[in-house]
Amino acid sequence: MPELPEVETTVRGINKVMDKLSITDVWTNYSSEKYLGKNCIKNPEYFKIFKEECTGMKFIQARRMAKNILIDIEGRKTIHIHMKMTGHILYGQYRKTTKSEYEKTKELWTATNDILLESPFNRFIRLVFTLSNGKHLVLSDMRKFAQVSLISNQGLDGVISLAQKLGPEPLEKGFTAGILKTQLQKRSRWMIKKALLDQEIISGIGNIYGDEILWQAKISPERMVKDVTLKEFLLIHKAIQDILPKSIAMGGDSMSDYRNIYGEKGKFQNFHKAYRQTGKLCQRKSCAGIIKRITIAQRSAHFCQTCQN
DNA sequence: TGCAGTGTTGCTTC
DNA sequence: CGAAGCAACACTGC
Repeated sequence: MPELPEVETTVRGINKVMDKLSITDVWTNYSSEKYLGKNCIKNPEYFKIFKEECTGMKFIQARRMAKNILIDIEGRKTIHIHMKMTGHILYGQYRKTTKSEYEKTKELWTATNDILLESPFNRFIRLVFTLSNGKHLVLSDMRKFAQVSLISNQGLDGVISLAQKLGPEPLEKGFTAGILKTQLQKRSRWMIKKALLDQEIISGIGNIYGDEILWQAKISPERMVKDVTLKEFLLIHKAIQDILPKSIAMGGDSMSDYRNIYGEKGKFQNFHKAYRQTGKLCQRKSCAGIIKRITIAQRSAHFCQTCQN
């Protein structure tokens, strides 16, 4: 479930390995009737165009916008990837494999650079870019929710229309507590947890970081935004500034499927205070509370009923 | 065995 | 218009 720190880690990885390389081929096994007529590579007609436009193009740079990966290539084009739930990008060496070899090494699909592309059991690799150094950049995506498309007129049109639907970037310099307050108050009658996850309000926060931020700020996820005090907006702002960079420094959160481009896990999942800690003792000093799990807007929310009010 | 849970986003329904 | 719920999909765990 890549959120801001996971997407940021991925983008940094892509920039590291893709420097000076070109895309020499593109392959996919995504295909869905549900996506016919949409600008998504799951539509085979669209993929044909996508492949033509990418092939032979030099990599320029990768960027992160909220939870989106943007890969600028030659020809004023930008590859747009949203990893949704289980998507992650891997970089490595393609090699063919047999069933028996796969059985011996099946852990490798996320554990090493060896990408077991042609095994009938490796059902998770959906998209492969062959690169000019003979290696590959691939998208692994168990649940097939990820979306990939091509944006024309790099930096204009499409990218701008994407950006217009997104709230401010919480790690950019201009993101003050005042801006956080103004943004959140656009959803004044919502519970704070729901508002924090709204990408139009703030970019990049998902369920894990939403719970962790509210735990640090000592605010209940059920609190209405209109009842959050100025002091508390400052605490939320501080928690965002602490937690997101801390997770980036740990290489992101691999509680679920997320891996970096080398297939390695991040470490943030080892430091959760609230997310998926149901039944555990609250880790705050002199708080004897137990972490509870409730449902807010059809999503799980984890918090300490004792110290988060 | 069967079904709820997992979380992102956009679409449909009321 | 806004809130609620579902769909896209596959796997895990109780």
